[in-house]
Amino acid sequence: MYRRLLATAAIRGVSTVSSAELAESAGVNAATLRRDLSHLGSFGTPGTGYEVARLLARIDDALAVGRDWPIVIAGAGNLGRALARSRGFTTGGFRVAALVDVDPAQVGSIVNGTRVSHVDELAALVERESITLGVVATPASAAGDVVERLARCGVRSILTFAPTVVTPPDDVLVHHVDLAAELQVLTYYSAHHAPGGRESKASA
Amino acid sequence: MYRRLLATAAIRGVSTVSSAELAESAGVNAATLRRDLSHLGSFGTPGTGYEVARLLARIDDALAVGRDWPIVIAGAGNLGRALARSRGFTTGGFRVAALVDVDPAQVGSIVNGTRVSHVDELAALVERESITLGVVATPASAAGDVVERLARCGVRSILTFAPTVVTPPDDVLVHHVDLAAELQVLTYYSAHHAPGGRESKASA
DNA sequence: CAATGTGAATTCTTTCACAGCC
DNA sequence: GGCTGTGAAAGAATTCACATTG
Repeated sequence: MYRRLLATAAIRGVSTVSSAELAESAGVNAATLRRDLSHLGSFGTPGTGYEVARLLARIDDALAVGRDWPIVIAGAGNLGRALARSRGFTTGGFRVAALVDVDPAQVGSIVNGTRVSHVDELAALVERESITLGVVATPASAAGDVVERLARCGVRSILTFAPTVVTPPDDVLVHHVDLAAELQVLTYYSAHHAPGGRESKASA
Repeated sequence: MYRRLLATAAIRGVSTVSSAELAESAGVNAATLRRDLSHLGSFGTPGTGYEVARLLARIDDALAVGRDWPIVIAGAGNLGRALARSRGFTTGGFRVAALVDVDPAQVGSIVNGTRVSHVDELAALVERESITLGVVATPASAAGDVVERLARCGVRSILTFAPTVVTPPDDVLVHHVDLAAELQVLTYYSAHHAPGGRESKASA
């Protein structure tokens, strides 16, 4: 979130920002923000604030943004294709290097410049493209199998959108975005707090 | 997450589950799980565990799942259309009641049974369909405006996928799913921890 | 001055450990 | 015997408040 705020500030030509200002836009306490940033080292100037470009560069460095990150998307259905075309997946170093599906009817079609391959070619693709990040956009029924296949090919970091809990091998990180759960956050607040508080999903 | 695990257990015909078992599959401590569930009241039987169906019903009740939740999706691009067709958005009481876009070329097309309307019809649609939940799947540039429009129409809970930080009116809850940030979680771990730990995004 | 970085205080969360119950 | 629900302990995170610095 800080990264996105700083990027926006940079675009607007702001060169310096104080912890109070950033914290205000982020919706957090200023002391919390300063402590968060202190984990990256000391980058602020007392009396002035933080230099936007420098802080942004430091965050990008910590997140390893800017390095080339080839991705494989498993599942070329609606969601898989939408992700392959989405902004978040095609900027900031991310690059959809491969798309796989089980359905032979999908194989061969081109999505945003990338050809859909059969899932059996996964190992070869991962090898050839040096892929380390996997995205699962399959139905729930296929997710477990796909995660296992990815792990066997050496993909150690996986983002899944499949509506099911997957139990990954021990050395694989699986991060789950659950669309239904995200909506349930809203229904919970709608039903209870008849909302009053502000919010905004953080992400360091 | 607990909800999803319980639903899966129910489908498999499991009728009773202990906190240790559930905690194991969820990847959390058993005491944590018991305290989490205790917020919903006392539903376990000492010596036996939790009755799956009863606990699931209680969670659904707390989240107000099962009630009818008509949704409007703003933005009928790749992501908006994929969401309109996705499982998470069309099950568990959620129902895509309206789809709007600024682009006249999109207006009139049918996505998964719902007609795309022009964004100017938003107020009428929200009124007619009794919509309380909004989903933003527009480019970053349009997100702020759309959130404001939704708020003006009386939509108080909004889930946004737009790659930008939006500052909502005070009585509106905006929940943000940031695809780039989700990927950055993975790159961070890839670059640093050369991963070892397990994970799984919680959602209560 | 104005605003950082951080000890110290506070508040919240997680975990232990066990009395009570089935 | 086996497992829940929860006081009490341990551990984290947040926030205050201020000495320090450009």
